[in-house]
This record gives sequence, structure tokens and C-alpha cells, in this order.
Amino acid sequence: MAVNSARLPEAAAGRAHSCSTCAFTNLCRNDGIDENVVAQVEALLVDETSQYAEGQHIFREGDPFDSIAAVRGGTVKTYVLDREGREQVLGFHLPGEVVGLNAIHSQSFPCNALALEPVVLCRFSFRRMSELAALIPDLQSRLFRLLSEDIGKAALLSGDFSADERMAAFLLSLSRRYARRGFSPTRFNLTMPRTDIANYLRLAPETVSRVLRRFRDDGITQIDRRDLRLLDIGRLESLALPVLRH
Amino acid sequence: MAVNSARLPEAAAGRAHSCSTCAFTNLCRNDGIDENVVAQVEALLVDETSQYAEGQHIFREGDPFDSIAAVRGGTVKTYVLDREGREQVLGFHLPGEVVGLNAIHSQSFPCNALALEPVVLCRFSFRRMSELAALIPDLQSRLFRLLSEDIGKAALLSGDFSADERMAAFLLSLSRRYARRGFSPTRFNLTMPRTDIANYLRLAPETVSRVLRRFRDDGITQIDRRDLRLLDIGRLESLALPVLRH
DNA sequence: GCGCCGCCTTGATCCGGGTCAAGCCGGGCG
DNA sequence: CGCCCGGCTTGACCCGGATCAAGGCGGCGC
Repeated sequence: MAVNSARLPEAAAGRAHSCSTCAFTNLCRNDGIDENVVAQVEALLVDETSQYAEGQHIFREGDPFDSIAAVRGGTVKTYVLDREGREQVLGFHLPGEVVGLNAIHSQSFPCNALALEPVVLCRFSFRRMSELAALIPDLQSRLFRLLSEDIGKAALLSGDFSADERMAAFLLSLSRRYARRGFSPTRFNLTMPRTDIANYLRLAPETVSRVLRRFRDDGITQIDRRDLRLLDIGRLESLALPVLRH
Repeated sequence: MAVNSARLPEAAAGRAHSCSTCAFTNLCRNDGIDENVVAQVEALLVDETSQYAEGQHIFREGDPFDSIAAVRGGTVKTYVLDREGREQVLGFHLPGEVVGLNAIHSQSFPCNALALEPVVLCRFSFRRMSELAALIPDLQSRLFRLLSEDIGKAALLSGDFSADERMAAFLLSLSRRYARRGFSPTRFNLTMPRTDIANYLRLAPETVSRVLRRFRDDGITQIDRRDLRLLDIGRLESLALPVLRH
């Protein structure tokens, strides 16, 4: 990343910040970029680090948009309520992932975000991020890419896939996302209740239960309450093929 | 939009371009921006204008990404093929809309784009657009917003909505999008075959046919082949409520 | 004008998963 | 220890929409 340090604003010089799972850091990771530069830029961007207890809201639909949040620890659920008050789960955000990108458009959050377990996250001022992006071409293009990446993400929800296909894709998605952040891809916790999984996959909770049982009976997984082991990733992948397409 | 014209590159001085339905023009529209400035910036961005006959491909999955396309006339269908070769329709792009935003991430097109009728479109160099965006803060934020807007768009496909709800939302969406570009919101052509509508809505073609018939019988629409009139927008809106949420 | 072909419609049947209704099981608390 | 409560599982039944199978109909070529 080409950073002309002379052009960087000199604010935030004092603020020390190190956030190894922050989205920004991940944006820059694996590119052989000078770590000092990354840290410096990150210090400019990160507003604050905050914690939330299980069940607390990070933001609510309609809240004014000012910053993007990067999850450092815990799981965040985003959802909307329809006119009858029924919940609709939009997604789960794991450590290292970003929440709130869809708020840029309307300048206010179009959904609610809730901590499913104790959550640590840091907030980026989007205004400051944009200003920096204008100075650092590579940061700009990374932002564009990050936004573009999310456009195609809805594939898991859309499509007329069977319950098995949806569930396989969901478990694989979790596995891959944990792996990317350095966690085990074959053993992790389902940090969300079954009802949320069901809601997210557009299935009935009973169906989720039945599918998970079938996966266990077939030796694809080993599962005890929320403790999950993936025994046969290959089988999961072939099940999820129609959904994930690779 | 604050444009410091002194900072604009002086390329493209000779190229005359006027494209009243181009995405960029629409980005700037309704903001009281000096028309000359818009035209000037547009001239810098627009690479070329090209035409496609019905059935021709605009790009195919895997093609290298270089430019974003704005539809000036006609309808573009985007779709992917799964491993078994079965088509999956991702969306329809009407005049004034943009195709290819989801290619920024991977630098190659993740789907195919096909002209459903004779199509005119113009291509924007995304590289040049980014460069300009760095100079013009408002352009950058408009681009961010455009990308962000698309992230939430998949709602129509996702969700476990009934056939009636999906169809109502689809027709309303077309109506509103045509209206935004100055076409009639109550009478327009379904420029795509029923099979494509069905595929897009994740329904069987037979179901599409039956739902359209029911809408006609109920006096909600008047339809003859592909010529569609919306007689009762209110009823459509209340049907589509769960899908569109406003 | 006639016949073919593609797109669309209509009817009959079937099935995946939703819904309803109980039970299970583990964790927290008195 | 025993009770309660919430999250999860299991079973029985039902329904919306897919699937299968025929036609209808309009446009185009010969």
C-alpha cells in the first residue's frame, strides 16, 4: 500500500491502538505492507473500542449512521422486524468481520444488531475513513472491494434450496470464516440458538433440529448441544455445492 | 457537488458525451449541480457506448473486470449457471441502472449478463472513476452509497415469502424503477419471458402463470401477453409489504 | 393460408417442510 | 434435592407450490 506519510493528517498521534482482528488490519493483511504504517493508519481510523453483554444492542434500526463496527470478539446478530413484529435474521458476524456496511446508503442503520454473547468491537469513523481513502488510492480500492464483496453474499438466503443444502452451506460458511481468523474449522460453538439459525435459513426450528439430527446420524457431524464437530467436510461440501457454487 | 475544476485532469477535452440516463448522471441528478460540470465529468468517465442485439452477452462469468456498465436502453438479465448447467437468474437491469458492481471485489465478473432485448449501454472505466473519486469527495461518497445500496437489495429473493408476495413485490419494484426513470409506473412491458421471472423469484413457471392469472381475476392487473397494466397499486403494496417493508 | 414451434396456460397429483402438540433435558435456584 | 423454565427434540398431520402432463395461442416461415 503506497502511503505518502507526509500527507497524512497528524491527528491521533498519541492514541495507541493495536487490534489484530480489526477489519482494517484484515484489509491490509497478507500484502507485505509495513506494519507500522498499518498501525498508524489504524490509529487514525479507530474511534473507540467497546464491549457489550449478551443480549445488548449495538445499534437499532433507524439509528443515525456514523461509524462502521468491526467485531473483535463474540458474535453479532443482525435482524429486522416486520410490520407484525416478527423477527427476520439477516446474518451473523464473527470476529474479524464488519457490521453496518449497508447503512452507508441511507446514512442510518437499516437493521438491528444484537450481541449473542459478550462482544468486543471497535468503531471506525466512516467520514474519516473516506477522507483517508481519498489520499490513499489503495485504501479506497480496498473499501470499494469490501463493499462489492458483500453484494454477492445473499446467495445463502436466496435460491430455492433444500433444508439439507442450506444447513450444509451454513455450517461450511461458519467453518471457513472461523478458519480464516485462525480458529479451528472442524470444531467450534454454534453461538446462536437454533431458532436464530432457523430464522436465518428460512426454516422452521423443528426442521433445523431434524436436519442436524440426520447429519449426526449420517456421521457428517458430531454435535452436543452447541458444541459442533465437522467429521466429513467433503460430504458437507457436496451437499452445499448448489448453494455455494465452489 | 463541490468540484474544483482546476484539479480535474484535462484529458477527454474533445470527447463530447451526453447520456441522459447514464448512472453517473443519475448519481448527480436532483442535486442542483451545474449541468456543465456533470457533462464534463461524465466525458472523463465514459469509455464507450455500445449496442447489443437480443440474446447477445454483455459479459460472461470469469471475464476480467475493467469497467462498469450503465444501461441506457433495453433490459439486461444477469445469471449464473450451477454445476449441472441449470440457470439461476440474479436480476434484471433496466435503463438507468448499473451492471457489474459485484465484479469489483474479485476483479472478474462473477455472473453472466445477457441482453433480453436490443440494449444500449455505456461503459465507465472503473479505474478512472476511482481516480476522480479521490479528487471529488462527493463522487467518492456517492460511489460508496451506490455500492452500499446494492448490499440490501437481495431481500426480494431471500425470505420465505409466498408466491403472491414475491410476484407483487416484483411488479411493484419494476413499476417504481420505471417511474424513477420517467416511464409510466402503471403500464409497461414485461420484457423478460415468464420462465425468467419464475427463475428469478424462485418459483415454477406454472406458479407464475397462475399468480398472474389470479391478479388479473382479482382486478389488480390487466395483462395481455407481456403488456402489463397495474390497476390497483394499493393492493399490490399491501401484498408486497412483508417483502419490501415499505 | 397453413403448419410448426416456443411460450404460455391449465389441470391433476405429489412431497418437502411448516404447523401443531407433546415430551425431553439440562441448568439455575430455592 | 427437586422444581421450574427455556431451549431443543420428536411425532402426526396438512398445505403451498413443485412436478408431470396436456393442451392453447400467436408469430413466423414457407
